[in-house]
Amino acid sequence: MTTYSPAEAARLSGFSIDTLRYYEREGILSPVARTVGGRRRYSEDDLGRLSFLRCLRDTGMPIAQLRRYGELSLDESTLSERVALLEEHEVAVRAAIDELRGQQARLREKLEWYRGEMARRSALVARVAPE
Amino acid sequence: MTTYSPAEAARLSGFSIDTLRYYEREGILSPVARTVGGRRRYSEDDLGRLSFLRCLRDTGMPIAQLRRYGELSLDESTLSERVALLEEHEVAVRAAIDELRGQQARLREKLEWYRGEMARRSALVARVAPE
DNA sequence: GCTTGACCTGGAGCGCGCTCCAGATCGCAG
DNA sequence: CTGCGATCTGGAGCGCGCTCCAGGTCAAGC
Repeated sequence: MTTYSPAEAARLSGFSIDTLRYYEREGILSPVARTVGGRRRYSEDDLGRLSFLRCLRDTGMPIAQLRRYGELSLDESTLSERVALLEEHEVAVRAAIDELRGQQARLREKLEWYRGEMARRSALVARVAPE
Repeated sequence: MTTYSPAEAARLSGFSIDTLRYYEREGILSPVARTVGGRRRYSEDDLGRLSFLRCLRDTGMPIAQLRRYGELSLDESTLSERVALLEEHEVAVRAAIDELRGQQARLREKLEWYRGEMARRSALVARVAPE
């Protein structure tokens, strides 16, 4: 069963080593196995969890909710709570995407206006100083 | 020509009064007209600018770029720079939306898995303790 | 004229999510 | 056995984007 050093786990998950430690301290990631000397060895499962945490972070889930999810994950009997948490988050993500798309449309309109304005100005210059 | 008090401008723009002052100090919003007594009176134009600033902030443009846009807007001859800035931002917004949608798909898959898992477990319980 | 509440300024403080540091320890290569 | 780079811990620090505060001024209503 393969395991990974902190450096490898960081590279594979995209989190920094410091962030990995921070998540573990915060109870976001359950305690990682150690060598006799006390160094961390990340399991495949840890990597899987990290990958999903990345998904949650990238969709803007705040640390406090990540922690709650982490705590719930320690208890097998909390499936429905976890589902509720994720469903709620999915709603938030959908709202964020909608919001972003609306504002993107606005941004594009502004750009259109700017392009028109630039065209108008260069046309004016052409008339004042033809050729 | 209508003008607005700080409180009105805040309500209409969705920024707090403190944020409005902060933006002005930072050169993000050009200096707002004052009464003889020194109180701010926001013009329609100011409100329009604020509304667009809201669009930029809501799409994640950092303060430093907002400031740059604000500074460029003081000079009539910087249309093309402003367009370049906004175009670059539009690319970033598109990337953010794409990223978000990808992760949203991932989140939905996980939810599907959880739902299946819950169904499996309740089926198991039903078999162990029928009726 | 007085009260009262909105507004003024400069500057300190805050919440989030890391990030960095010092000083010690581990463990592999040679 | 030695050297040295990776890792350990607890705790301080940081960058961003505001947010709050003290102490004072302004202006509309009575």
